[in-house]
Amino acid sequence: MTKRDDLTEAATDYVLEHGLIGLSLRPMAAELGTSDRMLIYHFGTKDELVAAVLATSNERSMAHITAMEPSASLRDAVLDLWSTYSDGQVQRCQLMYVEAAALGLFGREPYASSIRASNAVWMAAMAAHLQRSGVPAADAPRFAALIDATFNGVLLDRPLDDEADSRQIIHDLAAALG
Amino acid sequence: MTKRDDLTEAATDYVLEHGLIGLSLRPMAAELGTSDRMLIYHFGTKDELVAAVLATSNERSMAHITAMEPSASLRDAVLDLWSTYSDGQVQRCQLMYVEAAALGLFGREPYASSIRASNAVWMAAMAAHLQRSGVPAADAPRFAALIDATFNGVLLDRPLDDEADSRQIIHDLAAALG
DNA sequence: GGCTTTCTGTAGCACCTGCTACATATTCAA
DNA sequence: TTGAATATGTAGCAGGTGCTACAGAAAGCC
Repeated sequence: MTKRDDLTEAATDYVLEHGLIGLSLRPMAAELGTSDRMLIYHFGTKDELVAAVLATSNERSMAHITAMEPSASLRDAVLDLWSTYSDGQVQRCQLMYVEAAALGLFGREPYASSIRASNAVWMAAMAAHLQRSGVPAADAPRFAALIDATFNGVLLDRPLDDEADSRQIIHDLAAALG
Repeated sequence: MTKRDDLTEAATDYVLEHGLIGLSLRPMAAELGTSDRMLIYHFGTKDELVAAVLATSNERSMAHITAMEPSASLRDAVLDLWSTYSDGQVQRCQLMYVEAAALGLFGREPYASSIRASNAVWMAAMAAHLQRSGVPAADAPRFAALIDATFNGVLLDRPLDDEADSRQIIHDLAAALG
């Protein structure tokens, strides 16, 4: 475990707590017990740091989704996926994904590229879970795309809804699909 | 039409083109043929300017959705709403909404408040269209919430998908609901 | 005309941004 | 023990940020 790896983990924790938009090296470095100087030394560039953080966050949430037990039906799969997705740790990672996606909307780098990479594996993992849960292989990717879009949309309005609203939306989606 | 109103319209156009995240007064003022000095003079604060821009953008997209003809069914309503939503001008407004929502994820102002206001009227308008299209009044708000979440989620990954992917998701949603 | 109110240009402040130059410490290999 | 590579502290640069102080122009009102 190199020093850079340690810093990446710590930086990821910091960003998950404070948000990605408007991230600044000096305050983060101070909380990590270092200096901006050292962050640049280890990562070369803020963009590389951000890319590393995004990759780490993605690995963390991937670990949760790949560890899921198969669900009993498509309907249950939606609800189970939402359980995983909206669980504390994973949800923070997804919040970071949403922020990165917003930053990438106009093509900003390194956000756009990182998002592209994350999304590919994430969607594949969701589709795999659907397939494990009995969804035909031909339908799994399409349903995964729909479910993922809805999940992200719900998260985007998270400060607006109370949790009951979110659950209602997910429930309706599950009912419509199942 | 006061000078401030003119500036608000022009600023809205600028933000719709250049994005909200990372917006800076000086470059915008230059393109509007003014100075940061004058923007602050007319709006008092960058935050007030942003709030005005967000309100204007919201009015513009609202105009489109309230002008829609009723759809023939829930299924058609989803597709028609998506047509409106993904049309050039409205889509840019919704992109701005997504950026503002991302900025508001951690409670930043004035984004969080603006989003709250926009979302309320927008959801009501969607629900109203569903109702006009024959959806029972009891179901309209719930479906509107689901549809809105999915639309926003699709937009969030817009740089990833080609348009065919987006259409597939919307089509699947329409099929599931209808 | 004078006078007040609305507007606008110039300059600059204080602070923050990512990043760097330079010198120093620490570590480890020969 | 020497020498090279790795790591780190101090200070600072150049450029950006929102915002302001001050002075002057323009425009309406009496």
